[in-house]
Amino acid sequence: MSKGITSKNEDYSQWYNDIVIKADLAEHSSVKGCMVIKPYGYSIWEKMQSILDQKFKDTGHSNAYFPLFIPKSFFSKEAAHVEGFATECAVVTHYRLKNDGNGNIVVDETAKLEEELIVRPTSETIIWNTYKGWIQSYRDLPILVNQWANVVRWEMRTRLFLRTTEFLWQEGHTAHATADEAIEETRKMLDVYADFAENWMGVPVVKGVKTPNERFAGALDTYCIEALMQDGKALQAGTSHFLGQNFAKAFDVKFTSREGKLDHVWATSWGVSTRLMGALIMAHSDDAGLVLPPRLAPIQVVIVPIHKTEAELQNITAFVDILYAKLKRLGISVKYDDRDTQRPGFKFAEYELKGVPVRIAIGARDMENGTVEIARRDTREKQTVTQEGLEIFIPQLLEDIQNSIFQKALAFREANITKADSYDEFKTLLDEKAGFISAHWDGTPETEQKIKEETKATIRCIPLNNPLEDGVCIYSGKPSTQRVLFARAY
RNA sequence: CGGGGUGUAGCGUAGCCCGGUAUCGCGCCACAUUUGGGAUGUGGAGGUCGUAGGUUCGAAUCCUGCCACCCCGACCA
Repeated sequence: MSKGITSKNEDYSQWYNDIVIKADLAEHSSVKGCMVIKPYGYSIWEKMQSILDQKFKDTGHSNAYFPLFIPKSFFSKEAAHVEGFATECAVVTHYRLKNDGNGNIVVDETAKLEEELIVRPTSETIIWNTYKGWIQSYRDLPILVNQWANVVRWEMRTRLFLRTTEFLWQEGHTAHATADEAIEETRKMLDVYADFAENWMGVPVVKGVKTPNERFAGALDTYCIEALMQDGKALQAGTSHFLGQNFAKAFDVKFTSREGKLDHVWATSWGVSTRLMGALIMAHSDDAGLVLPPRLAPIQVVIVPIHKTEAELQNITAFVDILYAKLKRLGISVKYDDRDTQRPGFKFAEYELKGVPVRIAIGARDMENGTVEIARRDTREKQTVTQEGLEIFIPQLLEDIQNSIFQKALAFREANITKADSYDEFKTLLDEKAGFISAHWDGTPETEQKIKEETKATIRCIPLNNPLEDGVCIYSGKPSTQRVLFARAY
């Protein structure tokens, strides 16, 4: 048990907050609902960004940047879209402040904007307004653009990383000549997200499609990756939308096809946000703090010297310098913590709290024996190994940790997908086991809504490649052809 | 927007009912001893008690207003 971290079993929600704060990832800012992402937390986000960014580029996308502000009129052009976001928009109405004569700074009412500006909650509208000028011919297509940006959604209730008023994300916005091509893009980016979640974050995800109720405002189809947290609640970790011609029609974006026919452009958009940080934290961490997968850890290996005398430290440091260089050369991020202001025990606890995957401790005893002590964060196991061959042992260990973190999460997820064949069973499972519940649903929004109202569980997705299976809806008893995944969600 | 909290040193808190100028712990600074799992001792620094009024000889404490943030719910990525 770590100092100051609430136990996961005692209060999961508090445990989560404690980890975010104590691991120095982020803190509440003086602006309601907004957080300060601290350097350590931001360095994890930067790793996520750089990996995702490379994947986007590898799949043919380029980055661009569009304005933070969206004229209100643009925003209103797509009916379902405005409906979906209207209640959570920050609006800029003035552009100047003044001194009121009593020493107070007030809004200068004479500086009222002709047209209010919306602080983007997402950029479809400003981007499609822009694309209108970029697209005339099929030769201009496809457009494959991504932007890294901040967005604002004025949520009622916020939680560090999981739901903040302002958050960081990337949003891809693509334009295509055909529906098939757009759908292919939508699915391709979903695969990119799933690959990233599983192979970098070590978080197993279910790929699926949303029901109409849960669909993005303005989309024809919303694909998603759904992850399961340790408390049995689901977390939507990324979405990829097939927008059809909705935005092209709203912004009058047409192109002339090879056949000389004029048609609206087909669109997709896809995004992941700093919410992934929340998923990462909740998926692996324990009561001792954060557990990071090696592939996203800003510090993969920390080396802690243990010494009594200055001579001992020098001896250790001489060895560490060589080891450090060897590991660096392998592309491993290493930190040698030779601060003499903190004792070893303090450092051990601190790096565990911060989720550093591998810790190497070296003392005078080790130097005599030609060994080091290696502790892995995920299992908290310690072993003594020879100094010789560490440059082979450490990379293997990091790989092993990466895999075992994923396998552990996967085993947990598999153990927490449960079939329910009656509504009673469904409700009992929700309260006693949680996790994903695989159940038959009659396909109607009404049934989905009722279940949501009565149990707070939503249909997280209809998994892709879902096996067809005749059954009856757990709620209405009507016939159903496949099971869908329900869960209570973040 | 409903419900519940909290605002006192960098952080966490006691004091408030019953008014008399603020308690303790962590952290911080100095020195010494320490260093294989969050060190110990001694000394020291640090406070407009969220804010604006009111009552009073006197307010962290009583009264009124305001502000902010957190947690739970509805909403949502």
